[in-house]
Amino acid sequence: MTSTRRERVRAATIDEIKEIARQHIAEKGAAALSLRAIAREMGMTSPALYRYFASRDDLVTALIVDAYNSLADDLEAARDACEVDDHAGRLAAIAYAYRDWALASPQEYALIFGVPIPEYEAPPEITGPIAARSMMVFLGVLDAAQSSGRGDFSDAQAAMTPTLQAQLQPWIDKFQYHDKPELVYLALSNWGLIHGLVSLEIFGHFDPDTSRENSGVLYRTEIAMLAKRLKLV
Amino acid sequence: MTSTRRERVRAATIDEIKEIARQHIAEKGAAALSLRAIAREMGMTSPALYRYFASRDDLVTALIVDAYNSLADDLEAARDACEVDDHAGRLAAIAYAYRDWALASPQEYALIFGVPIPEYEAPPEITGPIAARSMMVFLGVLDAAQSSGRGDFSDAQAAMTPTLQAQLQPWIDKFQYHDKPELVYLALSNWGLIHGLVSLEIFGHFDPDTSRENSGVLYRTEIAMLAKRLKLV
DNA sequence: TGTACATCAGTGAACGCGCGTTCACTGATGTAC
DNA sequence: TGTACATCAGTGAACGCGCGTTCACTGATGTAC
Repeated sequence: MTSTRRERVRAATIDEIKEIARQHIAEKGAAALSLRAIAREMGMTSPALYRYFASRDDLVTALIVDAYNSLADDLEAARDACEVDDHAGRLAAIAYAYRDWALASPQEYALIFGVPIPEYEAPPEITGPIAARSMMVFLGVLDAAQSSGRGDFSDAQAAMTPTLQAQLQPWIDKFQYHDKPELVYLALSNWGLIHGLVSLEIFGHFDPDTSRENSGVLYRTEIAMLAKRLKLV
Repeated sequence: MTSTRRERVRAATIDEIKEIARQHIAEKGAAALSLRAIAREMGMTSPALYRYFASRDDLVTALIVDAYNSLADDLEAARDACEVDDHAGRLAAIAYAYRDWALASPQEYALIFGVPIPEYEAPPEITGPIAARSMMVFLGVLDAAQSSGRGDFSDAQAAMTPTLQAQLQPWIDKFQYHDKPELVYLALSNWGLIHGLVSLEIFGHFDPDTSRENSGVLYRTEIAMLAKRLKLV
């Protein structure tokens, strides 16, 4: 590493800024993120932060990128902890990892998948490719199952009407899945289910009255159902 | 109606406040909702609003209640537009109505189902019973199908382990579904799927690159799959 | 029907707060000869 | 090794802004006799 001392100190400061920003987001949500508050907690004055980020939006963008990557890292790690040919196990592992990540940092989850922050638009040329990483993990597991001759994808294939194909075309193009578009469809619909269950849970809609401890049995049941439908088990 | 003129004018003013608040939420999101901005647009001064709402949070609570009720109204209307014994049709109708409502007012959808607003906590004794209305619509359709002997609920019944039952107990108690808990499970998991697909769509995650027009074919396909799995068709 | 009074809607000024960002600057850290 | 200079991190004051909420008040609308 050809990093000077100054560069290392600088990198550490950037990390500290982002770390404190993450804490604030976890406590109050991304909309309330304030440069002045971060500086205060770091024992600095707020103009000093402009040495590290050109604006508040730049900081938010960096945090979004980190969040996407952190999620994708977790998904990949969970996948790789399962045997390569245990397709059902891998599917379950990444689904659980997805939920675990969201439960551990609900506000960061909201940052990337929730309401866009008012007055802030994430630059798509940055978030686009990074968001694709997580998608690729889901797609990859389905692909591996199909390639190895496991699973039953006939329902999905039957559902692939031309209009559906047309809607999914951007994804199909993006991932180069022209010869197996049904996997794109499956990955998106499964993601929809997973995202919905996780969102409802972390935002408290699965607790009708009090904030009862939710152990995720419903979630695990649904993931099992999902594997069963694809006849992966 | 025993309402005086003054009461009617007052009610109209309250409606106007809420209407403008809804517009502002639609434009900038709920977190940016400001009493001063509302007053400005109404040609009033901001202290005047305190004649109608005791605080900003009170206004937000009223808007949340309205949003829940508006959604439930739409769901019920969509359901009632289908024949009573057309269970698959009713299920599809309420699912489409759910998506339509969210597409028409994504920020209001976010208001009730998205990240909680920082520093604001909706009083559960108010939102609880109202949120249940929409849930009841879903549950009711499943119940009607089962009662009439249509559909196949064996998968759901098989999935009802004691631990799952334990997790769902608050809902089962709330809706008095002790003798058919599998319907509660189905309603929640279906809601999860619907909510997930709708959330991803309205927050732009189903458009990988540009903001391509999304016609909802994927959504309709999934709803059809759902009815097929329950053998309602 | 007319007057006296109570109720209510809305005003204008103010309190105290926090925010993002710019700017001229100080002082420390690193670099070139 | 020592000096002269350039680079960089951080400061403190300021600009201009918006916010929720309180308070004493004016003036209009409604009510009781």
